[in-house]
Amino acid sequence: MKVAAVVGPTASGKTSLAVMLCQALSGEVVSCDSMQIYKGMQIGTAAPTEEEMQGIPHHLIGFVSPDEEFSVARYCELAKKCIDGIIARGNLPVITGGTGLYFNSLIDNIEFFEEDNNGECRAQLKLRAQTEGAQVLLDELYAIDPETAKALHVNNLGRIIRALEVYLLTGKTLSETKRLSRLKGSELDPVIIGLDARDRSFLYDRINRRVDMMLESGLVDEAKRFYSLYSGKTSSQAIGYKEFLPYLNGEKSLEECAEQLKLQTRHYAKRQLTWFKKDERIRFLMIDDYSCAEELFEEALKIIKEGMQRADKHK
RNA sequence: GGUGCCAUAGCCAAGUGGUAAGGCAGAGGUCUGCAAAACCUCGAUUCCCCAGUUCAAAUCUGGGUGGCACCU
Repeated sequence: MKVAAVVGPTASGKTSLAVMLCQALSGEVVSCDSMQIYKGMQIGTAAPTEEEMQGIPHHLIGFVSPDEEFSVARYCELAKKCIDGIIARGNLPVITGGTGLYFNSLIDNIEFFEEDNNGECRAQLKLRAQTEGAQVLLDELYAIDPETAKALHVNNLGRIIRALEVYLLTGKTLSETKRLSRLKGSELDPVIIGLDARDRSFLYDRINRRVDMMLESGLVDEAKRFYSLYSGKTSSQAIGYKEFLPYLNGEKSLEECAEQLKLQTRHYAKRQLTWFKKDERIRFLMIDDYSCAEELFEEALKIIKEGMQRADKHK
């Protein structure tokens, strides 16, 4: 199945490029963003507005309540359904977003096996970590799954616990589970456009400016509303909300919090780039090489058309 | 013009005779059920400059330069 994709760091211009591509190729956007899925977080997550969507159908945006738990597994399940639907409609799915884990899991068709996980196992492991220390758990993991243990640092407690949990819950080690999860292979044949900047500060400037715009659009009110309704859930990890807590509690000025938000967003963009850069299937376009959005779009369109033809020949 | 204080990485900063802590920023990286999360790695051949004392100087002495404060 032929699909197009636009990935890259936050504020690189994925949204507008994806919409233009959809207009040219009769496409529909399948969002690949772990935070834009939530309702009521439009400003902070920079979810596309009606106006930005330009009438192009967008899927998997703003449909989950922020107090609901969510996961990669669920994302993949939903995204695959969306893609099937779009193809059935004769349109081109354009997977767009910056959540690397979700993206790769979808594109590579990672299989997530049933787990009757009620959280009890994890809670116990957490308790043990507190009383016995992370090193004990890591040593334990070495005994059952050295491959995974070797790659983990003691400080990365969350992952140590998860690896142990997988084994306790399923009887299979995490490394074995990973192998099994790739057995199916992917039926998706993607042409992936990656957005990056030749000059990192070019991207960072865009981020800083976008945060200022978010503030003008009422981000603080959105954050206030968010915290009056939800707490401690997956959604509260989103950048753009927790940074205003010190301000809402009267501990810091709005300016200081805004600076912090910019900084966190820059760090996030860097992590996103680290994730995408290693994927050799991605065709990167440097946004600072183009003088306008149309120019960038033309180049991306060319690459996708070429990629589509190549995909045809394979069949 | 005089007196005092200060000068260490892009920024903040410890060190006051024994061979340059730490934090922030920045860069690079890891990633399979919370991922906008979590985690890892990396910056001074040298402490404003010059001379001196000493086995040894960012540390002591003298001079210079720059900044700050006060006085005139």
